[in-house]
Amino acid sequence: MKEEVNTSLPETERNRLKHALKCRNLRPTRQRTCVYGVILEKRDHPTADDIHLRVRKKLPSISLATIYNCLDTLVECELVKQVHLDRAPTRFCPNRTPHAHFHCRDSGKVYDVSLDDERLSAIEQFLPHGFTADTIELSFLGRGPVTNTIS
Amino acid sequence: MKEEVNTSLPETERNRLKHALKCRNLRPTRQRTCVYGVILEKRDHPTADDIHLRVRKKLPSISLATIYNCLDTLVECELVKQVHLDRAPTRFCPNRTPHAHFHCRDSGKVYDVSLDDERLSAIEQFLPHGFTADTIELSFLGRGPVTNTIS
DNA sequence: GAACAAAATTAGAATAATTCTATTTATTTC
DNA sequence: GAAATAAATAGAATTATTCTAATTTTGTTC
Ligand SMILES: [Mn+2]
Ligand SMILES: [Mn+2]
Ligand SMILES: [Zn+2]
Ligand SMILES: [Zn+2]
Repeated sequence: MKEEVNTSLPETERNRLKHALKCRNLRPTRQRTCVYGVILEKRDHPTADDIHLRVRKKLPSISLATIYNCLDTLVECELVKQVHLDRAPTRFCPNRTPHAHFHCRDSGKVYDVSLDDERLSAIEQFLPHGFTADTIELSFLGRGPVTNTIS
Repeated sequence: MKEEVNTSLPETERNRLKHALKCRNLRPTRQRTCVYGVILEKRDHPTADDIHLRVRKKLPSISLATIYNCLDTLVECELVKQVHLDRAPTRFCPNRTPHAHFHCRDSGKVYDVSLDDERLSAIEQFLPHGFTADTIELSFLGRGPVTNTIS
């Protein structure tokens, strides 16, 4: 199949993807490009299943297993992060800057909480001698700001 | 059934369990007592399945669903914490003091990293105005101290 | 630039983690 | 101490994730 599908991924991000994949001897397939595009488009920390539903609008025959494969590749390329909250399915996030997550009990929404270098190194200090971490996952569970909903 | 089964739960912990359950109008059943005992006995952050295997030595007919029910009750009573790492099954921890987790890539072991009040409130400061968290989950992924293994 | 080999990608089927619901067991009330 | 009510239980079902065999793509040789 050689047909071109518009996966509507902006130039910068398309190049970022191509480069990251090339570094690892992997190819920018339509599926990977489309999955990355969808994650960038609506940054609501979707699950693999959410992403599947969205990608199917562009690539109707793609399977959920392929979504997982693409996501794993994007995580490996450090373009996407995984977010593990409760016993719920894993969520995915394209924010590559260091950040924590806030999960609102009321709305279910997940917010990014930025972590500058100072905060990040403060956290690293918590580790006892001999331990080195390459990944830090910090998440909050609570109530977000009150929104003006009708009672 | 009225037979007594030795669930070997020390007096202090048995009382803590009884009290926490009573506060919520719940009962210290043999199953709950045994699950709590097993979690306290070997603090290696076991999964529900690990706990099932251990509890079955005392209560051979207990089902995994009951293990989950008991664990959920213990979590509700704040006697046990859940630990969510990677896409792996949830682990359970009886350490009630504030702490983070370190997950070693090499050994797979999970260590507790203590968080004093100072550290804890430093983390809380990360939240923007309007957000309040009742639960903070912090986990590190990396390499633990080198152990003297052969080769 | 076709034929082949090797590598990479894909998706249906299988597995494993968790939850649901109907049943059983325990407690409270009369 | 029966009936009513509440709680606990476990087999069956669901859902999240992974596996494996098949397909597709790419690189090499002639
Ligand atoms: Mn999880
Ligand atoms: Mn899971
Ligand atoms: Zn995020
Ligand atoms: Zn712990």
